[in-house]
Amino acid sequence: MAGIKDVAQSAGVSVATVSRALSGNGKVSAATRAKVQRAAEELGYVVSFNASSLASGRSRNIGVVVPTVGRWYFSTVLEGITNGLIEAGYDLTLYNTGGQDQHRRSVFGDLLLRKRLDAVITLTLKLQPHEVDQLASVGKPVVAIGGLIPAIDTIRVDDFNIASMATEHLIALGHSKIAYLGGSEEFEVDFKLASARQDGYEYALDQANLPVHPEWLLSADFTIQGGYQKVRNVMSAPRRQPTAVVCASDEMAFGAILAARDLGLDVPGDLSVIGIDGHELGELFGLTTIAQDARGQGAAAVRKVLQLLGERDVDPDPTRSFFPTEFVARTSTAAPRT
Amino acid sequence: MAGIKDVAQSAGVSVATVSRALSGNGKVSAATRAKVQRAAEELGYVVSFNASSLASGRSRNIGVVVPTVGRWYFSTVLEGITNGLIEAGYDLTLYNTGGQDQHRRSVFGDLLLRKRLDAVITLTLKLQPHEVDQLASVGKPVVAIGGLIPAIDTIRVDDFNIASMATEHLIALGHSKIAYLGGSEEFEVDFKLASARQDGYEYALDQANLPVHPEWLLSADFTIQGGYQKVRNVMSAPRRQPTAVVCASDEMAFGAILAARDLGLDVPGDLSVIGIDGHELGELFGLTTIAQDARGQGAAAVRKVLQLLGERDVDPDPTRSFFPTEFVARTSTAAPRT
DNA sequence: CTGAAAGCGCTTACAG
DNA sequence: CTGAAAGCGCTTACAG
Repeated sequence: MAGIKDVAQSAGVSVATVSRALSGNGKVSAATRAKVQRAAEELGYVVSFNASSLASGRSRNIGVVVPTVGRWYFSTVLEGITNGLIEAGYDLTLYNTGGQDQHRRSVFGDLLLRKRLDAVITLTLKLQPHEVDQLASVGKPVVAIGGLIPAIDTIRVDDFNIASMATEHLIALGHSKIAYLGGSEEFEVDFKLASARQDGYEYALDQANLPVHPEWLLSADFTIQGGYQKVRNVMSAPRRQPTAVVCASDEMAFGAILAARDLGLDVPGDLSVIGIDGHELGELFGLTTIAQDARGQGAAAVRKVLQLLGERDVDPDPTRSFFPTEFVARTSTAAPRT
Repeated sequence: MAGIKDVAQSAGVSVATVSRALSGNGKVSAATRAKVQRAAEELGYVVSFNASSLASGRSRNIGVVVPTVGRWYFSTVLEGITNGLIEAGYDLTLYNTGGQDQHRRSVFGDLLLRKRLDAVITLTLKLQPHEVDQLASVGKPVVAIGGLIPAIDTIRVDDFNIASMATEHLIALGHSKIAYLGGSEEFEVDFKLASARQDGYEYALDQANLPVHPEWLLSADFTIQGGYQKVRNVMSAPRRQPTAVVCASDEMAFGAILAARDLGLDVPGDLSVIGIDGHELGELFGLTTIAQDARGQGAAAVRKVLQLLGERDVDPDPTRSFFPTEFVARTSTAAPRT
């Protein structure tokens, strides 16, 4: 429990010098610095974040707001964020709204505002205007991942293009009966992600003069279970069975594959399945997908935040509108049976 | 950016009274309190955590150390923790070591010690003695989930019994060739979890006078992919194929089921599979398992911590050595083919 | 129940 | 390069 005074006394200098020597701010002679460091080490001195933050106005602490940590995309992005932040020596304060309005309100109305955060990263949250205002009123930098809010830096993939590309892939293989499995309304925590992807799907169909069949517009909660259920239903229907399905997440695509199997259908023979994500399980399932680097998005958000905070030593990300994705061809898609 | 002085002035009282009225500490007349609250509301005043923490020595902030957030158990426990903490109005500082020694060192050697935390919750980390010392030296309460460290409060399930129960279930069905799929050495971030479960398995075999075959002692990284690979290997072997497998996690059990399917084997006809966890996907796979309430464990850890911090209004958990688990019978286990 | 004042442990102009 | 001192925005004995 040694304090800065103890170190100062032990090193024979003033507390001001200890502060400067240890923080790296201000000029200190090499000899003094060494002396101070040795003293600090011996006493097991660790700076008090609270005192330091109060005096300096900087907390070295980033708030991260997520709707859940239980889905692949969220936990993977979070891994990227934690990794980046720990390397930069920053703390991470996690706010998990868990889809509960009440929690969300206390996060935005209270927790985020208590001046202990240097910046905030939000994960696919569709911020309400008043929430944006609340954040702005604190004057802290905000970086969003997975959406687009006016006046807020955003890391995101091109949902529209990804979905149209996935759809075009199936069309190019000869499919004309293509279903779409997107996110359900109640799970739309994000910024129009669901609709942007669905728009891309419909656009691709339209370009190929293919009609959009309402009964092929499916939606679930982005989980394997959800995808399983919906695809099982549509493939069990007496008529109008699609020969292919575009899934808005890999996990739903896994569910689709499992459902097809349970119905005795062959993938891709009876049903082609394409996902979006780049989930590690994709290889095992032979899933064709459009991979996004979720971990990389988390890392990019951290770099962005550090940059906004004026940290040196941060490789500035090339300013680009969209985070890159990659088409990964595997065995879950093929030409339809004739 | 209104401060406590602004509120005091606006309400016509001293800052001391504002502090007492808003924090609930100390006596304030109802009328004064109302006046202060109104003024605070109008000015949009939010207390500065840093100043408050520095002055009071309490941070309302709990550190949570996890080895990863990418596995079912960890993300689920974390959901339970975030939920409990947000309801109690506490912040959560997340430290994800990510299995990297370097990160782990900076967490224990530095971040955890900076006096901004009221307590620490660790998730299945096998603490080194010097790490326990480091934590103890800060004098903050520590609650562990998923292990047993001397002198530290721990929430955990009875790994030995769970595994022996799972094994006994298979033996009772008539199996004698039972494999065990546990965690690999390099993934042993936890407190002997892997070995406790393996011990339980071996104990059950022993009780039934069944030998332990080394080639049936498998290990993977707790993922679906890992389980798939190992089970596929053992079931493809020219001889000594087991008729059942006890998996130390549900995710590995899903991998086992997928592997069996890919080999054209019937589950449970050719291979009975039992898991441990209670993963949401279990129902879809028809997985027999021993369910643990991971979310509940997170919630229990929060209650424990709050209790140690002397929060009133916390239902004290009944002191019990083990967190309860539940046997869930589904369709992945049956008598072996004769 | 309320206020004046010390103090929490740092950081940072300011002066030298 | 270094030090004395003010100040960050609260909380809490102490006194009344």
